[in-house]
Amino acid sequence: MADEYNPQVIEKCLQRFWEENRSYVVKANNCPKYYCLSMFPYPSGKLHMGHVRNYTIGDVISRFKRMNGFNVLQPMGWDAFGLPAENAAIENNVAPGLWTEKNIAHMKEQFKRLGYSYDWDREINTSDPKYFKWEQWFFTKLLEKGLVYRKKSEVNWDPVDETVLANEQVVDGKGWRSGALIEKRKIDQYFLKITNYCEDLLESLIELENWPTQVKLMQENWIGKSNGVSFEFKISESKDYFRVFTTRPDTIFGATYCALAAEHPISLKLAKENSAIAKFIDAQKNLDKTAASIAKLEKEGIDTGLKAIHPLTQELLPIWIANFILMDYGEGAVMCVPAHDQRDWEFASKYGLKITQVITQDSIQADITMSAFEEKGILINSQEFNGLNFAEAFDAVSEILKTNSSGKIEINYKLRDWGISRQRYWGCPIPVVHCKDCGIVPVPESDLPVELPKIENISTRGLNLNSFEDWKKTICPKCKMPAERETDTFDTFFESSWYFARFAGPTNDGMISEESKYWLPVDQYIGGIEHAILHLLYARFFNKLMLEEGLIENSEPFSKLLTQGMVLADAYYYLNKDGNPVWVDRSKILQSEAGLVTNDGQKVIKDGMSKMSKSKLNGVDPEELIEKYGADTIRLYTMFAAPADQSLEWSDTSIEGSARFIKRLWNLVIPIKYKNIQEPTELTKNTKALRYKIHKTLEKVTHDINERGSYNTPIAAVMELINAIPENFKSQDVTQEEQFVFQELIRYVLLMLHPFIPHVTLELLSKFEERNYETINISWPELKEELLTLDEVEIVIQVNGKVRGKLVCKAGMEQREIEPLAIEHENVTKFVDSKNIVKVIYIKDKIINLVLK
RNA sequence: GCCCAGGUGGUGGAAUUGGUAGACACAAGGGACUUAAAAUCCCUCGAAGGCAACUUCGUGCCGGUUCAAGUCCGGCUCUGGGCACCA
Repeated sequence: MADEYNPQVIEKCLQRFWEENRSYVVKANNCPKYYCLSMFPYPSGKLHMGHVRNYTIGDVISRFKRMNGFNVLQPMGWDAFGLPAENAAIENNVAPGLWTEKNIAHMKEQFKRLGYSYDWDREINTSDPKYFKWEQWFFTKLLEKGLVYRKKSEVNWDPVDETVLANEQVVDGKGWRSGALIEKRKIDQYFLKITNYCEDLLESLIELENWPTQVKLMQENWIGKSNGVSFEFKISESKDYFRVFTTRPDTIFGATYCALAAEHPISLKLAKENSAIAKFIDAQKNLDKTAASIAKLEKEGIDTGLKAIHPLTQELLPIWIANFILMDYGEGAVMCVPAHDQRDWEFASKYGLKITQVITQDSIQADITMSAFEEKGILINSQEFNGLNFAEAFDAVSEILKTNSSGKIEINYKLRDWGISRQRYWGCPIPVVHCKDCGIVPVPESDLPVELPKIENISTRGLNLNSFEDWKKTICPKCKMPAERETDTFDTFFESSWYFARFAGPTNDGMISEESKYWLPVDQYIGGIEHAILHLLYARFFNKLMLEEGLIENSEPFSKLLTQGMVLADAYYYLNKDGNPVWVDRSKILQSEAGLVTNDGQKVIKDGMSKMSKSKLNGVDPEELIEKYGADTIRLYTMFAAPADQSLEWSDTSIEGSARFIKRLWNLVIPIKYKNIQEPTELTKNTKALRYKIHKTLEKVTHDINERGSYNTPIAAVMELINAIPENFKSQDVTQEEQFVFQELIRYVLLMLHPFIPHVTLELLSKFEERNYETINISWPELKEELLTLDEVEIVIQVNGKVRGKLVCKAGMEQREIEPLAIEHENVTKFVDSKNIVKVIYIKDKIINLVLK
């Protein structure tokens, strides 16, 4: 009975061994380093499958690199500030800090039970003043450098709860808790000048050879560089003018109207005199300003009655105010060319504005009565510019605009400055003091960190620092007169923008220690694809700021990136009295005769696959799976079920297969003992073929992990290798030579699987070799190149591209040798008369294709 | 709406550079062992015809390039992620 597979016992045993030996605590040394980092989690309470997937990938890579002789740093910590802690505080009347601490303790326990090889000595908790002190310090540096400014910016204001809401907390324009109609308020907020770094962030994307192209593309499009011209439109019968920006000056003769943003100064001025315009602008105010909803908005506008003078034709163009023009991008005003811009076309069609075609192309028929023709082409209806192409027209038109309309060639970026202020309690306080006389004064280093006030009463109104009157009162660091603290906290992306550097060099004497220069940059970063833009862009930006400050030496933070796909699961909800969806935990759903219902009988509707999330309650609890199968099974399953970079649609059923595989492996290895048999000088055909397969598998597994970032295929390859073990090997009747190959196979299998299922493989190696854990050699097995060639190969015979037969012959044959054999093949002769062959294509040792007339 | 992915058997997936589609698993069905069940082991498993050898069709849809297309090109469609205060 002692030899039965019992994951609970062996996993606990090994985890204790690793902890007592401090196996994964690392220091800088002379070995080649490898810094493997998985995005740290928000401590929401317990791990979900998305975490398990993310962290198992990281652990597989870390263990693999360790086996290959690298000094591997794999740290872990907690992105501890955030909204859920405040929600929990309100719901359960518990301080956000305590709630977070409890979650961290529980999740850390779960991490250990999964057997992840972390250096816990470097653990980071972003809500710890020892951590955020340095980000406050760094902020004051940025303030001194002029990289921070204040600007009025809109927030969602809940008038009932008297609090600012995050976009996520606004559902259909109403507060999620109060149900009150949300107002837009403009308040002073801090911004970081990330736009100063547009070009830098864009250019260094090229350095990132080991980033997925899709992520680089997304970032490139997000930064959104475009070349264009900005110029003035004079308003007829007025001294006023406005500037527009366009990337298509070649279409200027097609401009038939202009459009202004609702917040454009001219719009606001007109609103004072014209009640219809005032009403229109007012109606835009409380609209949802997210990019997605603006894009989906029904295009609406109002004619101002003003006319703009076309700078080239002197024609008078109507000026409209339109809801799809953004004040933040370009000049907040545009020239509209409905024939060649779909958005302008739709607006013009709706309001009966003129549409003039000025671009044409030989190859594509443009029908501007159906939609805009957005391709570039040759100019028509454009006076002396007729016949020019895009590039020629761009230069010619902008040259004229330069002289007659204050035109400027401009580069525009879609990227906007990073708004870092949050009106929240559970965040890092912005280290600034407001003084009547001195204005905004940064808190000096000696007074840092600015800690959060201890919380006493939790109001259901939401939390923010503004209500802590005593805490707010302070002394101005400059003039020593009474002053007030800033009550905004940082966006939580602030903490996660530099933690990777802190892991590499934790210290109490500064932001990052010298040790970081050994570890940085991160060699492998792993995290969800949902972070492809924001987090990764902010971290890259921060890295550049830290580089300028002389804190680090590397220009990019993450050399290699793996964006793991999401773990999706079915989400379920029921409709409450008001017809709003209420999400239901999957574990609380029963199958009844009437379909799916909740515990208390509510009829449940299936929403389909979506991201596992707290809000939709569609997470799967890994802890239950650990109890049932052990950590190795879950690790194996999450790695085997889908390619790491693609989404994994969760299903409860197929994990059984992984459990069974490990059990089979156990039962295979336990009866045999390592006997240290010498390598025979000559092998028979069958054992030679098996040895070929062992080393071919090793080659594939190494390549897949190292080069391809593919973790499901190595597992399949090892399974195949195990399936190839001849039946007689497991009996007593085995030759010396067979024993040698068998013991090699077992060793290689266990070592190749070790990164994936570390507990059971180490236990089996220790039993197999009769050694204790300390003395087992777990170096990555040696690849013997000389075993990777075959004497015989199988060649596929095709006729007109269709498989008609196969030939086994010696490797390396030439076309003239193989061709007659192929034609004479029993099944091929039915299709081929040698006179009919017009062409033969031969790929050596692989395929021969006979092409017929 | 815009940007980025993905779509292959009943299911998850494999096919790495254009060269044998369905590896490896899950589920299902059949069998062995057992008094019985569980566990384990063995067999079958894209569709149609033959019921063997083999043939035809088949990788979301329509079209193209090629001796050869899941893979490349053009056009669609559906699903997922992101869209700046969820992290």
